[in-house]
Amino acid sequence: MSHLINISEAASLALHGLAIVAQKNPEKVNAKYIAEKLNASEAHLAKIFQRLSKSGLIKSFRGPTGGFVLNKPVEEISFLDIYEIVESKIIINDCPLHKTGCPFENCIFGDALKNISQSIYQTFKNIKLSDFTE
Amino acid sequence: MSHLINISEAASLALHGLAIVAQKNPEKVNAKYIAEKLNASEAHLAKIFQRLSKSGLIKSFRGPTGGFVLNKPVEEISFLDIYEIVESKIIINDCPLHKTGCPFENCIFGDALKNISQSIYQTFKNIKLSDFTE
DNA sequence: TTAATTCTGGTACTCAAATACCGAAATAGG
DNA sequence: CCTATTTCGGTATTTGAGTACCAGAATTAA
Repeated sequence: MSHLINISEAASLALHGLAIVAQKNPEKVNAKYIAEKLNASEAHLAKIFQRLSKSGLIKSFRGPTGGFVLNKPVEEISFLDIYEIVESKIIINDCPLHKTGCPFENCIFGDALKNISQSIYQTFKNIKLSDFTE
Repeated sequence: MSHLINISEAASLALHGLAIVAQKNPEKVNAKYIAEKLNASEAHLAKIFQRLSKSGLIKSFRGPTGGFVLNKPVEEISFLDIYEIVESKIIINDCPLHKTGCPFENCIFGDALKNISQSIYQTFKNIKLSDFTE
């Protein structure tokens, strides 16, 4: 079974987790709470939020009453931002044979991959945390 | 680095390899030749063509002068056919959290994933081996 | 200052996909 | 037949993502 679109569970967890943080905004929300809500492993989720925090998308606070809060307005955080942090940089034009001297002068996929990638890119950009705060 | 679209090297090799077979049609083409053309490992490519053969998309012949030939007209073999054989079945609507009781009543991705998937599906369907002959 | 709580960051483990290997079976030609 | 060639199919290895673990640092409250 294969997904056509490449979204790791980590990226999805990040989006869902941040949606919860956005809903509680400006309260702090800790990793344990989010993990429980999402039926996810706390260790795993903590790791993901660590990266989000390091990137500056959220702020973190240690100690009792600690947790995470958004570091930007909800309208300014898109799934694209999250995706790029969690999955590292995005490749837009990506025939897997591009590297190893492909014998076809014109890429066999034509513009198809680039076009789709761009459409995915736009779609991800249009999904914002503000969509979930109602 | 992350690809937005999920195309394994195997699926890409299959398409490129079959394009070569299509160009030589109705000659037989052997794995070694294809692998060399594509700068790919022969062992790997052979494995992929084995699956294509088992699925009936191509016919195989052993022994000296052996090789592979298409088993259908070039217009009737699409990248979607190839993709489905190599990657196994496709998932169209696919939030990775779908399985584990997601707390959001309405999928947080809305229709976005389904729409994109469907567009990828159509694109793959429109890429045909006949695009690479002549 | 003490204890409890929470994030941090490094590391280790797990698992499946991707890839590679190799002996066996089939075929063509001499 | 015999040999070289080529696919077949089972299996082994590699790789990377996903996941788990744990000791350490920061913070709060008592």
